[in-house]
Amino acid sequence: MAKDFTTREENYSQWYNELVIKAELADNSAVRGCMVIKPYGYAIWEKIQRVLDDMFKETGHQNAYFPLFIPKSFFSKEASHVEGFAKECAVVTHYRLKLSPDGKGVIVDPDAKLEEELIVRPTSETIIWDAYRTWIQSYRDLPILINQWANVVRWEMRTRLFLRTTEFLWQEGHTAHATEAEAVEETEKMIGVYAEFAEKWMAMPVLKGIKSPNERFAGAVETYCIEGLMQDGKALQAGTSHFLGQNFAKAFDVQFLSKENKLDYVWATSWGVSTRLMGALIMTHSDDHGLVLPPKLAPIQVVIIPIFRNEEQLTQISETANGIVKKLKALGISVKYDDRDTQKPGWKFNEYEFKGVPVRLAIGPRDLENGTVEVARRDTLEKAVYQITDIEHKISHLLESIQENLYQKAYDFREENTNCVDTWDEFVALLDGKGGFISAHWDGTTETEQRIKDETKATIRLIPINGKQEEGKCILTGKPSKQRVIFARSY
RNA sequence: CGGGGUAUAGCGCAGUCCGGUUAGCGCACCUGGUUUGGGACCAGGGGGUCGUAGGUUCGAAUCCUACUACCCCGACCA
Repeated sequence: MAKDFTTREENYSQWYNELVIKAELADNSAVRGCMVIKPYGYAIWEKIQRVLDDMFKETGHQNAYFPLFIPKSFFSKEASHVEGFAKECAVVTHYRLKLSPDGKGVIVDPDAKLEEELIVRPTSETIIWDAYRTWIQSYRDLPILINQWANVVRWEMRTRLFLRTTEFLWQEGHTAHATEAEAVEETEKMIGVYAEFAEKWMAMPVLKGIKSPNERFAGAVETYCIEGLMQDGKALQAGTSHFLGQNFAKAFDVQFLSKENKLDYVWATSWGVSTRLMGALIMTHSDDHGLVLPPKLAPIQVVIIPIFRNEEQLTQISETANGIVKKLKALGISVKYDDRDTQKPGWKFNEYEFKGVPVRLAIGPRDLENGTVEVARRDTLEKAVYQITDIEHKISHLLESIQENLYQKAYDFREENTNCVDTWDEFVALLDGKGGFISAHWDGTTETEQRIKDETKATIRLIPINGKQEEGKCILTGKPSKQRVIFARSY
């Protein structure tokens, strides 16, 4: 499966690419920048979806669906929004093909030109707010708490599997509120949901904060984000939640009558996470032996591999194995019993190890005699022999401790790679060395942020919420600063 | 989008410079047998319009042109 697998040390980005492809998560496709998500990768995404969807519903949201296409004119209604997305839009100009005159293939029918071009959505604020205009008349119609699961297209120059693809899958929440305070509360609530999901389910510690104006979403008043730290010391933005103020309501003329019978514009938020989370998941935990998945998101949590010399042995082992399968399933644990005789045990060990299955059980004749099973955990690669009595609860606990261990490991890594820095030289040295999050003072200007980016490729990942107030001097300009911000090189 | 590289069987590669029998190799695949507690072995077998489209030539994987995809570096990137 993966005999010649590049190590992280050798070439981190090659390691990542090989991992995604060889673990059968996704493949490149015939279409530039677009990937095929394979069943195993999609199964992980489905788990992510299910959990998040429950969390959204738990917090009062409903799912809906809006069109893939957006009339071009919609984009120009919100000035900074169009500016942010104009350079990466796919545009539909025609609606028909015809046989080419030379009879070889088809051409775009020039007579089928659209009156107004359609944009393939890079995000849905505009089409949704156009719809909200007709949904909202009164404060009684508010709040509107909608989420949609969709694909979007952003024509990026350079793509990487899961991390930045031309088409990607995501969810986008779009809410409408009667008051500013309520919209801000929603924005903060949802970044909290994302942080909780990242930490509890993905076992990925994240920093929570707000973006500098430079990094803010096009059209937002404030952008909240969660940022994870990958094993190569680069940050990855894993989710964003935007307070949109009244920008889109004004652009799409969405007004409502308040209790006081006053006409006012509606307050908005939008928030999203994408298949990029897959990239975050992969890069946070995986190692030189392949994928490592946190049990809570692993499509297969436990695999059972029989070790046998003949049919008779297999029959006996299967009896025991199927008993374990039943007990594990009763506890809600997803388990696969791989009794194929087309592959040898060693081959299977490597296969499931590479695919990140958290726990592997091996049962052979020796175990039948002793009433035991061999248990191997993917996170530490440790093996142990368990008595088969009450095996399902032992495994259940093991899965929990693997989940915790992965989080702790990632957390320790982040702590080791988060540094406070007060001088420019230290700042540059860290970035050129191990990287990581760097907490430093910044004078608050976009010009300074830009200069730092030009010189070091590092950007402000976030400004901590309720961060400690302290007097300091900007790392670059020496001008006064009241709070540290988090810098890093990022994906 | 700029610079560089790559494209030959499912995967990884050789052959291309210097055009000329039937395009090879490893892994994978199929059949039979022996095997099975960390990627088995032996024997036999199948699979390729050499990325796509043109061009040069008696003859093109090989030379020329265009296009497409992927990789690396840059620019870009809620």
